[in-house]
Amino acid sequence: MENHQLGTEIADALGLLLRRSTRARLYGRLTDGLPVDEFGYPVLSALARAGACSAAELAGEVGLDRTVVTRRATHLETAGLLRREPDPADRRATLLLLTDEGTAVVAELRRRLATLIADSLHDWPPTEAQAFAAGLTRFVADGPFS
Amino acid sequence: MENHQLGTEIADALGLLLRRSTRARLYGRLTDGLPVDEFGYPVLSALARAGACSAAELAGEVGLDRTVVTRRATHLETAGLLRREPDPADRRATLLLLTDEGTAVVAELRRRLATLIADSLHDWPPTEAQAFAAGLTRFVADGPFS
DNA sequence: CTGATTTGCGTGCGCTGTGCACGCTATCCT
DNA sequence: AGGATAGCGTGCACAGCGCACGCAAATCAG
Repeated sequence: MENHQLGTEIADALGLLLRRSTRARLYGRLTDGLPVDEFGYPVLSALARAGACSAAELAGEVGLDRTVVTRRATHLETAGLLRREPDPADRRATLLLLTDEGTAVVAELRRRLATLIADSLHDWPPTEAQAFAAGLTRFVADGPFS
Repeated sequence: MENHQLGTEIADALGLLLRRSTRARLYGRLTDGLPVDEFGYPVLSALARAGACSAAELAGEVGLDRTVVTRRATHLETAGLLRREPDPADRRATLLLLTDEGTAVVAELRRRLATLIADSLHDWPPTEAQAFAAGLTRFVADGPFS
């Protein structure tokens, strides 16, 4: 079973990726100088992907507790990156949506990350890089991450 | 600049990998039924790679504070997975080393992870899987993770 | 139509992991 | 020898996290 050996190789690489410090360092670099920290980033990014929605929906998206998203949203609201708005269809619900500045910050964050990654792929043969990107996407999609 | 688009694609995949919940869930599955939790696992695994060494060295390896490793090591020591031993060469230093059970647990953990990954690669064309493993290793090595 | 139940949201509270500062012991340098 | 340095472990404060509670609005039962 040579796949098992591949599993070991991938496991080593994943070990580094999953470190807290790795995530903290990466997010720290990305958010440097921007009015958002490593904790607000995932919420902001998820909101950009999902569009206007409730904190509970965002919680499922980010993989955190509902109340945590609420607190982070409040923080981001104070920073002026998102705003709350009563749901016109359901007056007990509160919609979270990006402000213009929030949209700009998300765009900048995504640009920085994409650039960072593209730079590290700079010396790769184009076909190899493309294959890796596709492979990673596939691996994450149906990998051991339910 | 098409690399930039690749960067965006990879960024999306990384976003999921870097989630706290992803790591917690994966480590939870791996350590299920074993006398080690998601916090002890990195320390145990690093100790297996590095061999007998001090907590400070392990801290650099894992990317945590020295005192945190000390506490986790104490926890693992209570569980019987590692033991402390005064460094014969330097009597103020304390060596951390795996017990037999600790070695067995690490082996089981690595086996589980490798199996998990290998399973998710089951349907992949062999060459594609191999290319992905190599790509991931390379990407992690000289990627944006200093 | 009215009262009870459910749903969604925000906040108070306790828990836990983390890092810093401190004290102690052993080693190294002068 | 004696002061400076290095290595460990622990007390402490801080912050993120999830649970439980209370309130407002909507839905359901009768």
